[in-house]
Amino acid sequence: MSDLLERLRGRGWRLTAQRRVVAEVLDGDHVHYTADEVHALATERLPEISRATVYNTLGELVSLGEVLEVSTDGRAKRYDPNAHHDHQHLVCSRCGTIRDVHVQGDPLSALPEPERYGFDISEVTVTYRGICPHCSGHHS
Amino acid sequence: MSDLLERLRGRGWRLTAQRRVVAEVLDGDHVHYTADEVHALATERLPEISRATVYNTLGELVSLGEVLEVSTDGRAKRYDPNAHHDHQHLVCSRCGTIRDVHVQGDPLSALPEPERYGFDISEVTVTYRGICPHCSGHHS
DNA sequence: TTCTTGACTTAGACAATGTCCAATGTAGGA
DNA sequence: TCCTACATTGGACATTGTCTAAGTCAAGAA
Repeated sequence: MSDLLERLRGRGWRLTAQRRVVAEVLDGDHVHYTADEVHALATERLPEISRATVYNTLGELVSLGEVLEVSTDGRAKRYDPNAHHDHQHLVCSRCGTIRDVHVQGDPLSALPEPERYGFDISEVTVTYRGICPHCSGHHS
Repeated sequence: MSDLLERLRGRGWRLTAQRRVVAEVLDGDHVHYTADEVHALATERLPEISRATVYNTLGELVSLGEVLEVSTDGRAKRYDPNAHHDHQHLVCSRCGTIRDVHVQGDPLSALPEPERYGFDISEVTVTYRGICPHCSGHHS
């Protein structure tokens, strides 16, 4: 994903300091941050960046297919930079962290034709929920 | 689900007019309402019911396992009264409506042991997304 | 290099959804 | 019927996200 900025410029993106910083934050650790977390990390590098710009930039990256938007609970959406590899998610019900996982087979094939009700299906997401080893090691 | 109120009373629920109305709204149509929609429908039958009570009651029904909480997008959560039959969801990306669907096989078996990272997995949700026949019939 | 311009950013108001609390009301047992 | 622990209420507050008007700047043109 290191050539992300090049790809974006090729698509007519105007390259600003703000966009570069947001892209770098996502490109760094391979974690699933919320918009607010991205904003906090971006602020460390570019103190005057605004919330609105972070939201705008994340939205653009999602539209361009460079980043996935994940909403596992009813809380803040998280942004997944691993958009170019097909994968699903494993979520800890206690601490909320997310891991990418890879399933066998195509989940779409598990839905029989009569169960599709005439929908034109374009996407399937599978989310596994449980307690992560770190949380289960703790009491309470 | 008509004996829902009986089951709840058996579990020590104090039966109030407000709780009865919320349960009846969910019990009626087999749709997936948001909390606000439940509140609107409950208000038709019991005008003085408050938002807080609707939220409380929905939360209790979820804790008791009588209703499922579904958050497909980053918007309002929806409440699914069909908690006693295993099923998955088919969501229209345009209008947001949800249909219950039944898949073949157990989605959990598609996740190999090494991909579980020591999690104690308790739940799998599969969500199919696409355009429903009604929306695809419309322009724009 | 400098100029120009339309795209980008900003701050803050606003919107949608959900949570919390102190005061008041009431279901159900004694 | 009376008590009281539990439930409800209204409204303040919190979180997350969206919108807009005004100012700023990247990148191509000259």
